Amino acid sequence: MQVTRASEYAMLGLLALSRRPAGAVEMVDVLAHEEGVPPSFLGKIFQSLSRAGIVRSARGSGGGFSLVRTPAEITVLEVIEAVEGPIALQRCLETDTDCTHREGCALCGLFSEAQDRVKEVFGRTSVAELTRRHTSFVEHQARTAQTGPKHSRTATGAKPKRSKTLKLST
Amino acid sequence: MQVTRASEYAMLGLLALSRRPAGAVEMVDVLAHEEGVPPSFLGKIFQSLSRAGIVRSARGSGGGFSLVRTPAEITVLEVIEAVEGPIALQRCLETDTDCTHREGCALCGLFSEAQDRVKEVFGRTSVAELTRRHTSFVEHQARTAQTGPKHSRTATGAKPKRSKTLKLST
DNA sequence: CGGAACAAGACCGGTTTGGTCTGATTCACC
DNA sequence: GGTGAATCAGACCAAACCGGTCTTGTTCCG
Repeated sequence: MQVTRASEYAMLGLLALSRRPAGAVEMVDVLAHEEGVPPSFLGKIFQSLSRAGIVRSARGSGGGFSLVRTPAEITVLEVIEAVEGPIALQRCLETDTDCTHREGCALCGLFSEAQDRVKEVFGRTSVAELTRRHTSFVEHQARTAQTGPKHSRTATGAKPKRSKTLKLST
Repeated sequence: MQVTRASEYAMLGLLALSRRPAGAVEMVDVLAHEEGVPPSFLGKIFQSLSRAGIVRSARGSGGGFSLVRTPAEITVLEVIEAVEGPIALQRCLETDTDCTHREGCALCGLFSEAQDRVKEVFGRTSVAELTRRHTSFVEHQARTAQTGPKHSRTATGAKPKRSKTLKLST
C-alpha cells in the first residue's frame, strides 16, 4: 500500500527537468543532485520513463535526458504506471481476472472504488501543475540556510539526509 | 501500492463471522474454509484483529473467534490498519516526519490527497455493508455448479483455485 | 582513432509478504 | 481432578520485491 520510492524519484527527476527550457538535454547526475536522490538509481528509473515515451535519452558525451512532451502533457498517473506497472490495489483488479471470489465478492467492488479514486487524483494532476508549487531540494536547502537557522529541526534535519546521498568517504 | 492479501483475508474472515448470530464463537478453520483461504494464515491474521480489539479469541476445545462489536460498527479502514499498520502512501505521511523534501515538496501534498481519498472510501464502509452484497466462496461455488456450467470460464476457473487451498494429497 | 562520458541493465543484500508448523493453553469429558 | 483432544499463539521459513550499486557496452568529441 505504498507508492514506491522509484515513482517518487521519477517525479522529482521530471520536476527538475521541467525547470529547464523545453526539450533541453540534461544529464542524470545533475538532475539527481538537484533533487537529492541517488544518481545511479535515478538513471535506472529514467530508463523506464524512456521506454514509456515520457523522456528521450541521448548517449555519449554531451548526452542526457530530455522531455518528449511538455510538462503540462505529462500526468502523474502515467509516470507512476510507467515505473511500477499498472496500478492495481488488488489482484482482482489486474488485467486478467485472477480473482478467487469473482462476481459474488463484495471486496472487489470496494477496492475498485478506492483504486478509481487514487487514479483520479493522479490522473488529473500534471507535472506542470506540481512544478508550480515545488521547491527543489537544493533550493530549499539554500533558502533555509540563509534565512537563518530559526527552526533548528529543519536545519539539522537536512544535513544527515544529504550525507546519505553523497556517500561519505570510506 | 497494494492492499496485502492478509487484509483481504481478514475482511473475508470477518464477513464469514458476520453471517453468524451476534457474538457467536466460531473456529478459524471453518471460517477459512467458508471463504476459501489458508486456515493457518487466517489464524495468524486474526491474532492481529484480536490485538486490535475487533475480535475476541477463546482457546481450548469449543473455542474460536467471535466479534466484539456488531458488523455495522467495524469499518474496513480499521481492519486494514489493524493488519498492516497505519495506511501511508509515502514515508512523508507516516507519523514521524521522515521526509527528505519537507515544506517545499509538492509531492507530499499530492500523495496526501490520494491517501485521504482511499481512507475516506475505506472509512465509510462497514463490514455490515459488505455482508449485504457478498456471496461466500462456498456458496458461490455451489451456485455456479447447480446452475449448470453455462459459462465454462467461470466453472473451469473455479476448480483449480480450490485445489490450491485444499492441498492436494502428498 | 583513442578515450572520456554516458545510458543500459545485470546484480545484490535486506525487507516484506505469504504461508506453515510446532508448541503452549484451555476446556470437555471421564 | 486428571487426561487428552481441540484450539489459538507465535516462531519459523521460502520466495518475491524493493532500493540501490557496479560493470559493461555505446556514443560522441577532440
